[in-house]
Amino acid sequence: MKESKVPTLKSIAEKLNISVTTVSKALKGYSDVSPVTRQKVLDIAEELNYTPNSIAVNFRTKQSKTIGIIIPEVVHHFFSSIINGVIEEAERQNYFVIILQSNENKEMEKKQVELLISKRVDGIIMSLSNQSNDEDYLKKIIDRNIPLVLIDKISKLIDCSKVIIDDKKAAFDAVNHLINIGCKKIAHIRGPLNPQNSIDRFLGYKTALDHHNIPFDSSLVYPCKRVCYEEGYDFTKQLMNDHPDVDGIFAITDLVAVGALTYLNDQQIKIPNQVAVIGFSNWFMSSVISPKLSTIDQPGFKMGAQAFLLLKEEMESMRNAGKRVCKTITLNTDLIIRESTSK
Amino acid sequence: MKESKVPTLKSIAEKLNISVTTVSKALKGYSDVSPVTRQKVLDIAEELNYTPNSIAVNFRTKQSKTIGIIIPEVVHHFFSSIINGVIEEAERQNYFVIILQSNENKEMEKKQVELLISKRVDGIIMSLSNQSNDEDYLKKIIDRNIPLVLIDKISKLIDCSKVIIDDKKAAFDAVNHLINIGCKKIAHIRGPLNPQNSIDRFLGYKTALDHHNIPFDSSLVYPCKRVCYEEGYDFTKQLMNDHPDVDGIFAITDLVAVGALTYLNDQQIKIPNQVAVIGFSNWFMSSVISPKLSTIDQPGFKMGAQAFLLLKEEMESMRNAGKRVCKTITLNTDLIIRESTSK
DNA sequence: TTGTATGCGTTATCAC
DNA sequence: GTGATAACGCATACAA
Repeated sequence: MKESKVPTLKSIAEKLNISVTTVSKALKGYSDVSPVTRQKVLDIAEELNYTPNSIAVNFRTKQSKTIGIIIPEVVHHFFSSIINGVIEEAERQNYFVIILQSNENKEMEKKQVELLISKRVDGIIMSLSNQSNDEDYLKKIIDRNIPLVLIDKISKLIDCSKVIIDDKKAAFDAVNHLINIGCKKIAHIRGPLNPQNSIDRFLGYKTALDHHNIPFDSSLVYPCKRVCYEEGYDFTKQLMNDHPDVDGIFAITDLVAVGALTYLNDQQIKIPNQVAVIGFSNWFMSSVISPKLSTIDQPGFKMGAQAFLLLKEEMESMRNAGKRVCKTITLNTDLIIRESTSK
Repeated sequence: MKESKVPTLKSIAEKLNISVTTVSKALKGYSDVSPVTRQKVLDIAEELNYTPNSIAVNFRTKQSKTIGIIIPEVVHHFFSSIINGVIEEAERQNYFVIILQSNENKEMEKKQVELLISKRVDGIIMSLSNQSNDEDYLKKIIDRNIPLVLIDKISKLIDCSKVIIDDKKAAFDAVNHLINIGCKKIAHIRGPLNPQNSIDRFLGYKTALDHHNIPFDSSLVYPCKRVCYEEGYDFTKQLMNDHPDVDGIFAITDLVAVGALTYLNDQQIKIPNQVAVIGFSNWFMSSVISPKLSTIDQPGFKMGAQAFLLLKEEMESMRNAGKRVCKTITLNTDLIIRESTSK
């Protein structure tokens, strides 16, 4: 009874004894097909539940209407916000989004790039793993003329479009705020040495100190490897031992800051009176933890949406002019003041 | 200088003055090609940086090696864990994953299904929106013989493979635990009326009361619409007004439970001594909030990985035997006891 | 207004 | 061992 075969233009054509071309044109609303024929085609298509085989269309048109995004990990508020932004905007423009994770692993990232190239996606959005900067496989994307947009975790050495925030300024704002509420000795639990935004946040920290003539003390800087809750906890413990008189902490990200808060809470150290803490990213947790965490709001969703729009521009420019756009969009961040810095 | 054209079998063949067939065979390691020829092909392929055009391959083999997953929203710890599991397992098996969101909207979900069907994905994994159950568009997936696996938010009315937890039992465990620590009057901030797991958790709540001969009081049940932090906060406020003597709260999910905790904290109501609170899902936040939230651990990652494996089984069964597997896998949940229920 | 022919890149069949 | 040929489903240039 049930027609198990998937309907194609051909099966419609055969049913009506007309050519595949006419069916194709009718379905696409071309003007050079008679209203009568068109209606017949439409009816049969409806009846057969026809949907175009998009693989064939992709093959024919050389566009997959699919983009790939490679990020360190989906299970992370900031990255999933980015993904959300990308998907929403992509959807609006009829693009599909394939998600690949690098798990902060350079080899994995390389493999993912190869996969996407082979998959012939129309473009790629990437947030680099902490291990990578100007690796060969990134250059390969460029060489292949595949539209590329880097987002948040970028490399300054790769010439392509980028969507970023001003990490240095944002970090400056955070530390400046700590100083303004009276902190004199501020520690920085920083990220790994390689990633650009980790570097920039560190520079922002340093600049803010400079700005207020507070001498920089490298022993107050603790570098995370995995940038996790535990490191926030452990480094704070170490910090409070090394420098019992510290009165402010700027953490590379909220997760680390929450680890810091937890240690301070455990030790009954008063926040913010004895030690003020500020994080970075503004993920949901920050607003419900006790004390509520001050932080820098990083517009993940918006960054994702912008990245897609920029990628689309790249794709069009590449098709039409055969060259890249290479624009960098810097989105604003906001200082969010909550209990952990409200003296 | 740079070869702007993407290398194909043909370009390799031309360079070597051999046939496309031979190139194809050589690249795929067929035995009926001489070692010499093979090496030459391999060398040129390497030199040209050849990667097979997978769109063409998909077209030819009628497999896209791509699956689609439709979930309510990515920016949610549980769902992103599921995605993580799906992606990791898919990657291991050389599949790509396209992610689509329904935003808890039935119309959107329907549209996403149509898109995936048209995209000719090899299979679909879905976590249903709160609005849907046995909608036509789900049946359409079945009718089209597209492998389908429902995960977590399922419909009992659709006959396909499923990956779930035993929501009723898990909820029973949670409420049973509240009773065991001495709670006599337990409220339930439940989910919407439609979703199966919201129903099952409610039933688990009721069964646990029954089990201990505690009369069920429907006025102690508050139904969320959006299942968010604010609802947790507001319903708890309402609850404490309606029933000042309540001593336990079972919330449909951690997010709601955290809203409840916040209200109780704000009102200086002692947790757990005056009111004990337990959530559901065990997302990261629960373990760092104050007081630390007791909850039910829901293995999102594992569910996602299982869902992919089951989908693969479906895909193979469909190809080989032309029929579905329709297996239901129920994963274990764990009761996580933390401060919010440690009297 | 309709239809014919061609090709996209790959793979499978079958002949040489 | 090798290669010519067809086929997958669709879109387009062009012919009728």
